[in-house]
Amino acid sequence: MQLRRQDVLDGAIAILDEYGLADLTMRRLATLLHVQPGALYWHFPNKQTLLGAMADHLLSGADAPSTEESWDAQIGQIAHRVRDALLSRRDGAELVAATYASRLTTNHIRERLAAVCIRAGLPRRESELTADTLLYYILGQTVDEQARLQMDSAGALTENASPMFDSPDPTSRFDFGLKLFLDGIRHSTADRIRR
Amino acid sequence: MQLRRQDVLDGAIAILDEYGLADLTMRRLATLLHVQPGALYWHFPNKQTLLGAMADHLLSGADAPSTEESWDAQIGQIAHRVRDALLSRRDGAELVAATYASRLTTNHIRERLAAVCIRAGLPRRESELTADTLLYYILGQTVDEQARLQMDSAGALTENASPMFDSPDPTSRFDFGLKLFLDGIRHSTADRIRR
DNA sequence: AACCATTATTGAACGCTGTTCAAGTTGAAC
DNA sequence: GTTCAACTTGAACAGCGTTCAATAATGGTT
Repeated sequence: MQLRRQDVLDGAIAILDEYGLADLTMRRLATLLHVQPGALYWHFPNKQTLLGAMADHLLSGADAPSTEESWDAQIGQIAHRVRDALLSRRDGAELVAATYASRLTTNHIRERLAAVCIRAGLPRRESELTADTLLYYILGQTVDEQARLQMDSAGALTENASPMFDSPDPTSRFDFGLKLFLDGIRHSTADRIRR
Repeated sequence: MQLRRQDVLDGAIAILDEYGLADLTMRRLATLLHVQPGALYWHFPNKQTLLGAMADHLLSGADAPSTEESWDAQIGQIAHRVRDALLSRRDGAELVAATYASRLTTNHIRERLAAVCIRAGLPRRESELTADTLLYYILGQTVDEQARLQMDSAGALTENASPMFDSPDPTSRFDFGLKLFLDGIRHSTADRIRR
């Protein structure tokens, strides 16, 4: 029975879920698929490309049109969709951060966010810069959140046993930065914006 | 002649400058220092720790008190200092991003930024969240900028030969996001802020 | 059913990597 | 000049991504 490209992708994601990004190895993946490591290189030219495909898969759907009315609610919805996508799998944020290093510029999500800004009345350039700014924030924040999450679940209750002391829950943290940006957009461009 | 910890650090930074982070290898470093690889492990318990020390060195100085008057100018100055530090060496931003994964929380720069916010009138919690948000942005933006920079200097003039077409210069890009953020602070917390 | 070209997998290697550790060397204090 | 800690060596371990000639499976044509 032959291996299809999709099988490789599915296997890789299964390993990501179970062992994490650091232990996602071409050899381990080959073992899971009952195949020699070299076989994988017929379906993907290298590991980097496979990781890229995984990242794309993870984010697929996050770039759908928003169902909200106002531009700020639209941005908020998309931002949360991206965050949810990143958090939906173990090391998801790290995976995307590692593979989208400079590929962020040619991205459906970026375009979607920029489109919202344009429809709100911002010029094209500023819309793109705004989308980039927001994406940097989302990625950084979510990588951090997920790292902390997994550190806690590994170390369980670390010495000082402060489960909810140093800050509000992660979603509130995320919303705080998100609001900061939305307010920034609203007022940075106050006179030019629609509604 | 024996190796001192500082020699290892200096050598590592020299290799970073000349070969980049991907080619910073314990063996290469040992060769540079005329030493066997194992010798390095007396001075640093592992590579991760060495990278951490390099990141600290890179950012040392960026957390000095600001010389500006207003809180927004202070934040702007510190933000630019951090960015300049990250850009001061090849792969500097990537290095810091890789090692500060979750160490961002216990960071002098974060504290300095938060202190500025507190002095401006924000409550402690919000000040810390604000500092985090800003740092996520700075890191993401700068990693991207440096990656692009080095891709261009490698590929030189890539096919479409668009040297300054897709966006303004990097510093303006950075300032755009920074302004967005500052405007956000100004208005998100309009009534509570000082001056 | 026999053939063939394409598609896919194997098996084995290459050249790397970070890290460990017993055994040896060095250098300064007494 | 001996002693003892500080440091280095040499050699290995276990793993990594990737390559490639040889081999096998597959699906379509005669």
